[in-house]
Amino acid sequence: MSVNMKDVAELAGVSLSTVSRVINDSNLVSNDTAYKVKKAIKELDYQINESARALRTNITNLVGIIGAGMDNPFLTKTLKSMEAEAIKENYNIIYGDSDGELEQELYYINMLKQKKVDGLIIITAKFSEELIEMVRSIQIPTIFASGYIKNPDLAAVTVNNVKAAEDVSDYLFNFSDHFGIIRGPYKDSVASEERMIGVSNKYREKNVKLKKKYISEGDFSYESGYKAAQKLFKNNNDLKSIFSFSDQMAIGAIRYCYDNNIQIPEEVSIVGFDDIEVARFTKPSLSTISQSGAELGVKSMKLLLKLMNNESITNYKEFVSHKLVIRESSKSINTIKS
Amino acid sequence: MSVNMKDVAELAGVSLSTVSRVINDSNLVSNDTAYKVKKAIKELDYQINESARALRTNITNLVGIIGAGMDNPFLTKTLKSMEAEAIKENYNIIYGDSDGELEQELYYINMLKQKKVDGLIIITAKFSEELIEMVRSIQIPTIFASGYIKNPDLAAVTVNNVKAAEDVSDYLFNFSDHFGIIRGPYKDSVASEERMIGVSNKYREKNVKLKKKYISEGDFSYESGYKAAQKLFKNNNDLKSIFSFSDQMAIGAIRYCYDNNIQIPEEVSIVGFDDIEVARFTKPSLSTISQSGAELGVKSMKLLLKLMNNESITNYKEFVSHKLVIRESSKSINTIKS
DNA sequence: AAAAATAATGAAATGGTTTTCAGAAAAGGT
DNA sequence: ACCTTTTCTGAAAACCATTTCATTATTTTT
Repeated sequence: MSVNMKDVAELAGVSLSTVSRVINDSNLVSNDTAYKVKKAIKELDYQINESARALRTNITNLVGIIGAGMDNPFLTKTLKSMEAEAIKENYNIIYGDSDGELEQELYYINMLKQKKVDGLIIITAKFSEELIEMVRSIQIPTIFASGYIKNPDLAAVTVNNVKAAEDVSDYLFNFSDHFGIIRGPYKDSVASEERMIGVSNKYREKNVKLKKKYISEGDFSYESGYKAAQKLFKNNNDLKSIFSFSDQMAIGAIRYCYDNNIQIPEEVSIVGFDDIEVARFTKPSLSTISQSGAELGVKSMKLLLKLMNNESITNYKEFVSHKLVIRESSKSINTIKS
Repeated sequence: MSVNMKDVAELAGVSLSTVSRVINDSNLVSNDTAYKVKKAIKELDYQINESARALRTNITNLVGIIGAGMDNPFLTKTLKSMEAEAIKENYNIIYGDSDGELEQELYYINMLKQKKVDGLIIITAKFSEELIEMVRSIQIPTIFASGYIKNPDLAAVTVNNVKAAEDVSDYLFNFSDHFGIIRGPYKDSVASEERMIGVSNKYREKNVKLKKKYISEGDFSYESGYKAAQKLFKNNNDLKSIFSFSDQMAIGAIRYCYDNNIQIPEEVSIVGFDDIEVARFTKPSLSTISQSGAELGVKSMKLLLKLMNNESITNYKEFVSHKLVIRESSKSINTIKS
């Protein structure tokens, strides 16, 4: 049907092998023949058949990404920069949306294995034995992004959740002797777990008891943040500040305050987590932990490419930088001291 | 290396062909043998080699999506639902982010052609002769999503921009005899062009001259909306309402108003376009044209699957439904009439 | 000028499926 | 019992590139 290497070979008057060599930049072909072949390729508009090549070489130039919800505004940047980084090295991306469901993750892993992807990035914050076992069994270079995983032989890129939560806690203790927390799911969310550890650390350091009523659970969505705020205010009448484990939940919470005439930051300060794009434009704009989704993407993909090229890797765990950005949703420290 | 069909055939004591038939659900194999083969497959944990299959059949079960910026919050829903729809029919997705750049688009099209994708969706609002010619030449079923394209033989799924803009205009004329417009790029943005047509239609209908100073250009980003609003207020001191061609720009504009003490909706009403998720949670929440990104994704992918299966297609142009959603950023009509 | 080393090329095997064609076995019809 | 279908199975070709090995042509060394 379409033109293949044989056609090129015939037109150029050389053998198949020679054409292949030219295409793969082998240096054992003379300039003259290389020129002839290239001319023939152009003339026929020949394009290599990647399926055939993949069959022979077992290399597809495909990287699989299994993501926990492409509609998560933080992850979109991550995904985008992963793709950009991959394409630089001539890899295409196959994306599968797991919605954070283990079953979906396993399904996609299996599928991508059949598709013979050269590498795999799994974006998830939930780890189960089953998932880890599966990853081990497929024998494909794999990176876990966005969630920290303990096993030392598994590569992971993630934000330092404990430290970031400590930073926020430190900041919020400036305003009051305790603060409310809108955390992520209790179930399987390592990110939430770790952020809670950071919070606990600081409560302990300050010698304040971290009471259950300070904590409300959400699922990282706008909606759940609204509800969590509602619960928090119902259970506490002396709340001066809130730490929300995602910007989306923080924006939901802000909206709750607005609907209930609670002034931000005069009455309550709110700090989020992620620094999604809209955080600068909400009213009030949102104080938050800025973790670069782009950095997460770039670092993950770079690490994966190393892994795929069998480069020696000194560090299987990488952290993405973060910093606390103060905007209008929380009092600045200056304001307080004065 | 890995176990292949031959191994299965040997273990099951049948021929290669038979194994292949079992795998492909051919009905010309007896129950007994089918059972033996399936048992062998399970025992060896055999997985088909998709590269080999693709080479032979020219079918990859891969759909390419070339998108104009995965970090656009409206498109993330689209992408997500495209993926969901594809996976139902066992297609995986290769995603390439073109950022709306023609050069990138051409690059990806070529790449995906080599990867032998079975179908292609191009998400773009800019059409050039070059792009169209390229799409024609590759001979792969292709859908244009999110931008309307005139050529009757090219399939496209898009929101009815003209009608939607008319709806918004109708609504805004309730408040005042003219309104400001934050439009998208002048260059190559068919969506912007069409929305302007809708606006013009209504201005004409109302016998109002659509003056240049009512119009300000943005690039659909938050930032550009902020600046466009600034320009609009500088050039007009009697502005009662604004129609922004994207929610992101609208949110930027709202932020500008807030920074400059302009009350919304008391002094100015603002209506956006897209209904991105955060629109319900901003303060004030955003009136907007709700076009379902999910619907766009589902319809595009369904149409593509039809095209790929050579099903007869009666309609090469499909519209995604839209509706005007009134929230806090604009006066309700009741408020006005009273 | 002969021997040795190097460079350039081609033939053929290989990767793992699907599919056509032909043949064997079983079922059906008289 | 014999012939005709029908059902099932296997051998072999095809898909298209890469790569090993062998061979020829060219250059270098002595």
